[in-house]
Amino acid sequence: MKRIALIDGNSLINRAYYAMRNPMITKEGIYTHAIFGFLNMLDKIRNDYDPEYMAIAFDMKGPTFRHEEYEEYKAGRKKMPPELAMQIPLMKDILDAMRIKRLELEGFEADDIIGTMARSAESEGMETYIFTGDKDQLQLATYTTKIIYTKRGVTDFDLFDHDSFVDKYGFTPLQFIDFKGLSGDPSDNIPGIPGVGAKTATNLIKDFGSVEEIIARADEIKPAGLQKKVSENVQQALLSKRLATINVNVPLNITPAECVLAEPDYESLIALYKKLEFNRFLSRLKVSDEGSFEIEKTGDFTLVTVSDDSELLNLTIDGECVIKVFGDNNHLSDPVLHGITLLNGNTCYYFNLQSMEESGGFYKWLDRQNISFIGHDMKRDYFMLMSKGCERDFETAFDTAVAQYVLDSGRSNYKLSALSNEYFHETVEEEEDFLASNGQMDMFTDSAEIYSAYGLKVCVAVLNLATIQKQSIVKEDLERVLYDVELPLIQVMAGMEKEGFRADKQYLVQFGEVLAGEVESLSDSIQEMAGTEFNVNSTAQLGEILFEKMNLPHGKKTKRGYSTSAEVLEKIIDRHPIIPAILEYRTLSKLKSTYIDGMIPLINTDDGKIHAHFRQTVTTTGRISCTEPNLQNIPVRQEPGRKLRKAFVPECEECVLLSADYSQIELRVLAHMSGDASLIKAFNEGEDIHRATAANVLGVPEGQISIEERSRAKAVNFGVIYGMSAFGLSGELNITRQEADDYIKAYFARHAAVKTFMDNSVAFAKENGYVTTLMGRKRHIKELKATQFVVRQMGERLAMNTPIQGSAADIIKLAMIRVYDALKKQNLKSKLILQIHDELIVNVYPDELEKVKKLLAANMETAYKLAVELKAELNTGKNWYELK
DNA sequence: TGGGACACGC
DNA sequence: GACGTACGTGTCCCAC
Repeated sequence: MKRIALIDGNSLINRAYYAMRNPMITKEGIYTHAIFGFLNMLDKIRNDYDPEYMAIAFDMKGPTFRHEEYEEYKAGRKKMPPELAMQIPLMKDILDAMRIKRLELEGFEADDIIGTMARSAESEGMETYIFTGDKDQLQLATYTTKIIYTKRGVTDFDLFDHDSFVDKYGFTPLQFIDFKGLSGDPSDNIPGIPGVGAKTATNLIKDFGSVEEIIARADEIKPAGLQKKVSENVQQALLSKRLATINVNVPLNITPAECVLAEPDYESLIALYKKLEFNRFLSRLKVSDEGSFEIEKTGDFTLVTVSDDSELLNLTIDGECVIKVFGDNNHLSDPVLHGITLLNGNTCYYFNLQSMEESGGFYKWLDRQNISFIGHDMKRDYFMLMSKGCERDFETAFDTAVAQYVLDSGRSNYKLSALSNEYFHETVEEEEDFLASNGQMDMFTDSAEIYSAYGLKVCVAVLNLATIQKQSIVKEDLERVLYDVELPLIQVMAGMEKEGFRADKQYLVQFGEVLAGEVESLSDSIQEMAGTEFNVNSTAQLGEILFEKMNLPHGKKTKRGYSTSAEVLEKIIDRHPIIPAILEYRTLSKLKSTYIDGMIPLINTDDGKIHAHFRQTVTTTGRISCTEPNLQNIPVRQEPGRKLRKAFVPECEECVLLSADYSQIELRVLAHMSGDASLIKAFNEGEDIHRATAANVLGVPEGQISIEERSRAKAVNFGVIYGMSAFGLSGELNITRQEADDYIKAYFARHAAVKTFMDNSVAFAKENGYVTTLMGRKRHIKELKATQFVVRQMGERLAMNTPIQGSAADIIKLAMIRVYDALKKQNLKSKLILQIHDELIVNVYPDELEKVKKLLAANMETAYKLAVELKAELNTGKNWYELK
């Protein structure tokens, strides 16, 4: 029997929209989750029912014949949310590309079209399946027409044919319209008979059969009250029944036989999937031409387990290898490694490190192999191998986490499990979950078998992912930033993590004790001054005490109560001695909790160093971030906090720390990218850039610039980088908006090229949806497509700031790679240990100091050729505090 | 558990 | 005319 699937498009896409918990938005800002859910339903329908024919019906916008009869039809129905409405035209484009027949007709609803098609399919002897989330269509169920009614979500549904309908409701599908005639339907605003609900309606139908029969024999209706209700609402009942009746005689100019499924229009479909970022659907198209997303490797691998050092003697591996290292990646003590998978060609090796010699023969063997690596988040693997003594150059052929970051720096999850799901609809367990689910396995007997199978799975997923990502990288013009910056950087960051920063735990503990005393006595005196006991850490309690109980003037800022930020408190610092006490309490307790108590447990118990984690896939602009602990925000501006830096010391007694700061790198990047002549000139003549800016804007010689004028110019220079407005600047400088506005105008008059550059950045971003940096890094800015003014404004600032901040990030990353390579090539013991956005810190061995100074400055200053020179300022010291 | 408020860095 | 400086991490509180 031929089978046709008739689908209620509006109803199912609506269900899909609400079933997806989280919206999906493309880099361009298009909402796609309803389409995504709908396509999944469509897939499921095809898989489960395998129909030969298919048609999808849609409602049209205008009024239908039902509105002509009853103006109030569907009145009061909630408007479709715009995030859903915008997806419907795209959905229709996809159906057209799939060559699935799409049916819509002015004056009729999808119900009527489906009803008409169902009847005519039935008469042609087809087995008919109707897919809908609209109960009304249950009336169409017969012995050969079945209704798949979707309930919540996408997979939960009921199937009705004539008999199962009767079982459930106690009357026939056709009597469903009588049922609605009596009980009405609030969602369509069909009145029915007031006071008659589902129960009464069912009983009446069982007794009489139809609305007409009920009316004709109204005198037989049992409770007198009900009889009255029916008699008084005869016309309304008949109207309701007519409204609920699906019209099965719609003038369609298509027959079921014409709805035969055909090959899709692949070209259009690929274009649409790409636009909507439906990688998973793309990969399933399995077309062999340009858009070749066929999964290359699926099976046929030889698994080889190496469990003894002697087996390494005759083993050589050459070329690209997918790598997966199993271990705890623990930065708090020496890491323990369980095993390592290397997938090379068709052979998948599992090295069972637990059964191999502790002397580390494996690592020496690995150092000798001529391999480049492919993996997912390889910094983790490299860190573990380096910690175990590997000294080789870790050449990275591809990293699927980092590649995804380069493709879209805006996402928050780069896990292999997530990417595999998105790209292939294929589940790969995270290592964490894999370990948890194999928690009780005996590591020495059966671990190898379990690990090797899982390792292969991971490596195959990485390989498949890499195949697709490589094409996207080329198409999106991201080769430079990926292959010249991010991939070579991986081993540099792993090296910094492995090296770590030696910490003086004694010093921290003592400092902590001093702070604890001060914090406690401040807390006591604050509560004494307040005249009540309370938690000084609670901004809610503090606000109430300061601004209500003590009646101090509160700042304007109030969102959820009063703001108690330092900015607000400083304005009333002279009003009461409690205020300076609170400010000092905040400073000291911050130091204690975050930097002392938070830091001490992060000192590695085996080597006494802090091995922070550097993260390469976090920031949207291309900067590196740092956690556990964050060594990029150790206090420096205020003296008490700055003292913390005395706890950070070189690796050995004789060693020193060497730091190099890029001087004004962002302003130099701005000078270069904008080509602004006066900025370039100021930098090339070695002037104080803020003083020069002040002189230029005010039109007076530099010698006459006051401290105040210089500091204003400095604020403007930073403001320009951040895309700041007159309002922001006036707040920053405590001047009026008008003055700030005048200053900005004067600035742009003198730096017209900067103005043009900013305008161009915004225009480019609006046109293309992204901005780029010097190395071709992209940041997609969907904020520019937002409907809210505030968000769009934010988008404009992002468009102005990101090329500058991101290019500066590119440059220091290039410098890091060069410095790392130079140190390695010259066999120096000195190592890069920290990066703080525009600054590098190196642990230097005494006999290498002069060499390293030169090498560091030279490599940083020539990392990228700009229209202005890059300058690195060096400092040395016996601890971090002294690097100033 | 997660968001807000706050404070630290560039 | 809205609203109003980029990018992060960690700690604490408090509502859910």
